[in-house]
Amino acid sequence: MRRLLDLPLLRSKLSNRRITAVRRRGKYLLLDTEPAGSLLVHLGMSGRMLLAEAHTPRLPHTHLVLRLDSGPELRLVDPRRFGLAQWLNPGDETTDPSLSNLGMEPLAPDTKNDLPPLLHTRNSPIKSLLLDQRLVAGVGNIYAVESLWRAGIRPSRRGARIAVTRLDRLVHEIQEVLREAIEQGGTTIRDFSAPGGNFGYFAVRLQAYGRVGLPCPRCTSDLREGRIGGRSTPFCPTCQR
DNA sequence: CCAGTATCCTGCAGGC
DNA sequence: TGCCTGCAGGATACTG
Repeated sequence: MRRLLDLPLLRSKLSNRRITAVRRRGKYLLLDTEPAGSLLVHLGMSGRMLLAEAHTPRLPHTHLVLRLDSGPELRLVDPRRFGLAQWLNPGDETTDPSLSNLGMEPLAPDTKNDLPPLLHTRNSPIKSLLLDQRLVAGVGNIYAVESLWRAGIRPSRRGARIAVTRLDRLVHEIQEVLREAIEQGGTTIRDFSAPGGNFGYFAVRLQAYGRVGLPCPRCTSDLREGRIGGRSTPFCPTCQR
């Protein structure tokens, strides 16, 4: 993990603390404790947090195990080690660069009003803007691809070249996609799972992501593979403009 | 300011 | 069957 594994530090900070709240900011998880402090976690591409009975076998690449007085263990598993687990002292939250630079929450009430004009001020491809966590925090590759498909916007189109009414629509679609995906328990492509080990079922609703070469569900043109910011970017050449 | 690429790391699918 | 290559849900540090 990028910054996991100051294991001795984590051990000394987490021992004999009570987890009082679990929060999320963008793609980061915060486990607040008493005495005050927080465990900051990012799952990267392949990370999972699992709640498991202590006697059950641990998966390979289990990097961190918290033994809870309530019984089970909270395990952090991350084969690719792109994730993060870091101790935050009180106050670090406002100074830590990975947290303090995060943009607005996609589902926050103001986002509907604030995000479209912000996107309209930028000249980068709209998809790069959606993935820029400093603008809006929490949209990843799958949901960026799906939202753009739903909104009928080509991922390579620059933010400033998209009418604000279309950006309104895009932000609406982002919110819909996220709400639906959360409702379905997320999107399991290969190794994502919920804390109980359950898979997410949004994958069956994907209409563009992972469907290059298949017909567009809206207009039947074949979906094409684009590449933006080094990331796989399927789109429909006909109905995404 | 912006775009593109490399980098961290492991697992898996596909081609030969 | 086995080896090799490229690609994967992310973030950041570079270069030009």
